[in-house]
Amino acid sequence: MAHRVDHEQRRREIATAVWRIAAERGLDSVSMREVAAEAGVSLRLVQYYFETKHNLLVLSLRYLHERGEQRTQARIAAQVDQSVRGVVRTLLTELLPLDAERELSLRVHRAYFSRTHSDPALAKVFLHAETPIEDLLTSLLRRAALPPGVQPRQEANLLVAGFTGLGLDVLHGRFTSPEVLATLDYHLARLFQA
Amino acid sequence: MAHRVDHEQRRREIATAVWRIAAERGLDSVSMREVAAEAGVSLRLVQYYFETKHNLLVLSLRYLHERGEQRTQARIAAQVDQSVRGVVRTLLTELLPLDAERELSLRVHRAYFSRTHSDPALAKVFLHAETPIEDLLTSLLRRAALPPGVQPRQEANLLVAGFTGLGLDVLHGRFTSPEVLATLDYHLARLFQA
DNA sequence: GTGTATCGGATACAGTCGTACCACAACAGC
DNA sequence: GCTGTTGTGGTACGACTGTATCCGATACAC
Repeated sequence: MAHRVDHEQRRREIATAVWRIAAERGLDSVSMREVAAEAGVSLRLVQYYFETKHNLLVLSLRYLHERGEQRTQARIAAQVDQSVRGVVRTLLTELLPLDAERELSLRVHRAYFSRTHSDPALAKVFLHAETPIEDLLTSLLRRAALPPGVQPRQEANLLVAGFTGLGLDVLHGRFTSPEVLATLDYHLARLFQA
Repeated sequence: MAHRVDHEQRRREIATAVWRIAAERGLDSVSMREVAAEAGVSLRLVQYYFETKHNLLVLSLRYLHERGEQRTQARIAAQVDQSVRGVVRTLLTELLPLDAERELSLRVHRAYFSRTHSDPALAKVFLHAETPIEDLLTSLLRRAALPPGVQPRQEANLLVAGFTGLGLDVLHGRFTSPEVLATLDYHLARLFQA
């Protein structure tokens, strides 16, 4: 036992336990003891690597965020269709629970969502005051040949907010994935029509 | 003391205390004791009128929901512009924190949001499995003369999800109300163009 | 070999939570 | 007048929380 451990690695493992609990039972069920049990370590260890619960929550969210961004970039880089429309579609489908990983991510974000607004530190990680995704989408749309009168910024704002919400609706069972994908393709067709 | 009291009335008063706490400090701060203090009554009274905390949360949310629906209907009935476009605009602005009441409502909904998914009883009040707003909007849009190719159902789905999210974004400071209203009017113009 | 920083287990502590319980005041019907 | 129901207060209980503390055990530096 007990010598030289990669702290970063250890923290990431424990963070995944936080994700699982948050995704399945909500953030209220994320107690230090529950996390320890889920991660298969002692309570003391969770304290040891994260000092405080607040830190545990903030870091766990940050790790999730990082992984999401890497995943998005990887998916865009890997796809065959590198047209603006193709990239935009991938960007927006990243907001939907189309596989286990994205579903987990979405569930965890949903669990964190409310707490975000009473905890400034979480807010900083969760929703930046800036709008990077909207900005990226806007600049992508500017690059394409869109119908006259279409304003990329306004389209991007609605698309990002809308498909974020629709992703959560899928989680909730209000819509199915195919339905939301149909909505997505409808709006892409409307936007990119000759 | 202790005459015949209108239980319903009493419950609604206490529920507003729940709203205030939830809106300002989040649902985690809504404890029986805090609610009692905020409502200016004893802990025992909160127990007396709601039996259990779960009941308190569910009923408080239900009251808020009712008030929102009444407000929406009243606003639509009262407005001068009874065109489809006018009604649609009012319907969507109801999702934005444009005055104190709608802001309170939105803040409370935000506070409840996460809990909704670990508590089926709350989910039932919060987000019906059905999509009544989307349905209403869809039938409104069908009634209007829209450009060829426009599908009312798909437009409604994105608009409702989108402006729900944008309303929360305003709360969070990611957008301002005028910005979101500009986005709304842009999309209305796009939809209702001759 | 030994000292020591690092790692980890068990447990204690003070606080808060939802709920249950007990007592009593004020009215109702008789 | 009395009796039972309704409304209200105070308080106690057991469970859980985050955090702090005490104390072993390891493995490398010297």
